[in-house]
Amino acid sequence: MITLTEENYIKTIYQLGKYGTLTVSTNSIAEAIETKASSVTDMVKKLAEKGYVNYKRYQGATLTAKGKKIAADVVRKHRLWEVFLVEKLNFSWDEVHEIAEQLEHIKSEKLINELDKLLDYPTHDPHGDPIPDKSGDIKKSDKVLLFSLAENAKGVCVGVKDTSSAFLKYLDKHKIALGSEISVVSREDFDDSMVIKINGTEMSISQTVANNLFVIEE
Amino acid sequence: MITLTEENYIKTIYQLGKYGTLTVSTNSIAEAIETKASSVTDMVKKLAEKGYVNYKRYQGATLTAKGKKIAADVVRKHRLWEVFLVEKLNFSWDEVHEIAEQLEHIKSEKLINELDKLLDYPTHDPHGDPIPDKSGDIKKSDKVLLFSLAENAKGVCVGVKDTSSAFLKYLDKHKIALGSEISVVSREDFDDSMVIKINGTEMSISQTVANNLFVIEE
DNA sequence: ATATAAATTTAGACTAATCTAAAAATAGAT
DNA sequence: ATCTATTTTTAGATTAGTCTAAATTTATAT
Repeated sequence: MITLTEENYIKTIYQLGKYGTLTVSTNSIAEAIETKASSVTDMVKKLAEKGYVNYKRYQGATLTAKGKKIAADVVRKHRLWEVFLVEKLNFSWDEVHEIAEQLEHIKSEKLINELDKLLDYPTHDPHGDPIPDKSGDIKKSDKVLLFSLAENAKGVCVGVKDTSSAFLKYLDKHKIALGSEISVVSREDFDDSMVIKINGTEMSISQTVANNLFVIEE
Repeated sequence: MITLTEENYIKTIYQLGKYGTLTVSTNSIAEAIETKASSVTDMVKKLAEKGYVNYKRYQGATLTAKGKKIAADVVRKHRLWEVFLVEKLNFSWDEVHEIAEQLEHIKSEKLINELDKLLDYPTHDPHGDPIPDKSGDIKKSDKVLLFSLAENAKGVCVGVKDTSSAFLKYLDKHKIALGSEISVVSREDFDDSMVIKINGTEMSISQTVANNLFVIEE
């Protein structure tokens, strides 16, 4: 059996190491988890014994295949729950993280598969981050800032960079939501604003807005 | 702060003591929680210090008002999640308990209120047990077995006694579900079967079925 | 190459929750 | 009322996860 604490360490190593590909220092884990480096050393040793990480003294840790699977599962659950909270329970994009931190540890394969189905198999969470599939694979995120799209390019809105409630209110007001299709009608060199088409209507948005909206280009 | 373990002890005392009204022995808590009596003594002492229970050595424990509130909250969450699992995620009535044991500890008032709304403010869980409201009050359950209803009486289906999958399949097949309105058309003294009307159609059910379906009479 | 700074690990102690085994209190039977 | 069985508590040990402070290793600057 794996404990909740162990799961959190494994998840942290996964995320700090770019989905488990890089070596992660004990200090950076300590910072992320808000604990002391000495505690991390102890835990990483234990995780190495259990076969979840590779570890050599003073050399940092990487995840084993077994560790990556655990981590991808936790991240998958976290992000699916975030989508659920936003789509079904009227949460805004900046309120969901804390609760998803709790929900990600609920153990039930059927639960998570049914949740996935209820949400219609989303590929990204409300912050635009990709959701690992059942086998832990990640559709490499090509999420980019709306600002980086060329004229006539199209994209689907997958998240926000600025999660302030002021910005979220602005988006609500203009009916820009997760999943909205946006196309760039024209760009204005003068002030870097752009005209976009969304839900069939055109509107002008400032550079600030365009630099805080993530889209996946199509 | 209250720990997950403390919450489980408080919940157990609440349930063994009929919603916190009776005194509960340390031994019975130990049996319910699957731990040793000595562990219970330690924990009950700690809960008494924190003001959640009243406790005198050798005299068992009762919940304080503060303890009852905590317990009612946990039970409320447990039962709402059970409804969610059955209504929204296609779980059957006998699969939900274990998962709800985990979900009941998720902390977020908004989450539980939104869940309540999503489910349209249910008053009973899939086993027919009442769901405490926001302030911890319980609508006293008048759930009775369908078999006990008189001719022409009406009731809403709120749960099952037999949770075997055979019985649940029978119910599914005949479109008898949580919330179905059932009226007793006639009773047959000969074999104790009864004719009921459900979803506008009449059908005959055996005594066995009638004795395993909980309804709330209207 | 050596000194110093920074990162990391070790050693030993602490807390929450548990256990076993022994002691103490209560309840039941005569 | 006294003995006995049962229940409950105490005492002391154990485990997971954490901490502080000291020791060790690695990295950096000259």
